[in-house]
Amino acid sequence: MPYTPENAALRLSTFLPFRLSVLSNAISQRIAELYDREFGLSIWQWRVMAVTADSPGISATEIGQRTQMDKVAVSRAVAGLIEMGYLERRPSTDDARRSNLVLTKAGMGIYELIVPLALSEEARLVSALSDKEQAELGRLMAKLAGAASPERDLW
Amino acid sequence: MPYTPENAALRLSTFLPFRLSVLSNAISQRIAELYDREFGLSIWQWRVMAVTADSPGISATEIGQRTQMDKVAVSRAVAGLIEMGYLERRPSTDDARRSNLVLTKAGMGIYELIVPLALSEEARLVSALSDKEQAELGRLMAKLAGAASPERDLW
DNA sequence: AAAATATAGTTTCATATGTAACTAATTTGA
DNA sequence: TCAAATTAGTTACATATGAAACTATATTTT
Repeated sequence: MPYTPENAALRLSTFLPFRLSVLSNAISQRIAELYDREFGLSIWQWRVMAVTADSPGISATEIGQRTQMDKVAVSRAVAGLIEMGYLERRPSTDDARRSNLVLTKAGMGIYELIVPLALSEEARLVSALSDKEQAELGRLMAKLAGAASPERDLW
Repeated sequence: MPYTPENAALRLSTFLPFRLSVLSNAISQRIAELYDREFGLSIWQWRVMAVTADSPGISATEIGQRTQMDKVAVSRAVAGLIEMGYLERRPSTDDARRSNLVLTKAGMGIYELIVPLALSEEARLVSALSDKEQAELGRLMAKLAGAASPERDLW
């Protein structure tokens, strides 16, 4: 069968990977504006900050695992946060290669400012869905995540 | 209330923008391997190819609208595809600023090789979901897209 | 207890990407 | 009808990113 547009059979606008990517980027960009414009943080710095707030003393490697960032990205985000005075590196007593990372007082301060903004933007987004739909979406995403990355947990 | 990890109230792993981003990247990367490793195409080049196959004679600007790529990205992807011999630029008769873009024979050839691979990978992914769940996912994503970008259609 | 191997994290270098400035053609509107 | 504004697309520049090499420490193997 010769190729014609009619039998292309792949319309980008119905192709799941494309739709997911565009949707995800639209949402991420919207949220990224919150902490970029207001606080000068990159999305990576924000992620590092979030997991460090959640687990004070965490190592760079652990941060990478929880945020799905590679170690170079973590290293750079951490360096930036330290330079901005939001993060502190404490040498680990039991392993001199690691550091224990903690937010500084200033870091906690802006973290606490960002959290409600981020959560309310998330709430605004998902308010387009009913509670049941939100739960369903989470469930479907988890199933997809399993299919997309059987080898490792995504979240 | 002083800050403690307990009242952080934002766990990245349950934060929708983060989950979507990680899921989308995992899926995109998996698919990107198909056309990168086998055919040396970037994700942007693949998108340009897909919409051009679907709409021969399309302009760069239209490609940008359909793929959500900015004009610089389109320009670069087009330049790459032309250099590889997969795309041809035809001057538009009615507007000398535009070109009409079409896949070359070689371009159609590899496009037709990629489509079934991409579709079968998509099928593999969504086979984790029932038909009903697939439909539901599409519906929920469309709702989210509306909330995330009320000003423009994402797909 | 060395020597070999592995791990934590950083630096380097090459490439990708986004913003702004630019060129050329077209449209608007006084 | 011609000057101003818009649009299509490219180029230049500055920044972001990823892969590989590297440093320093820890662990494993013999």
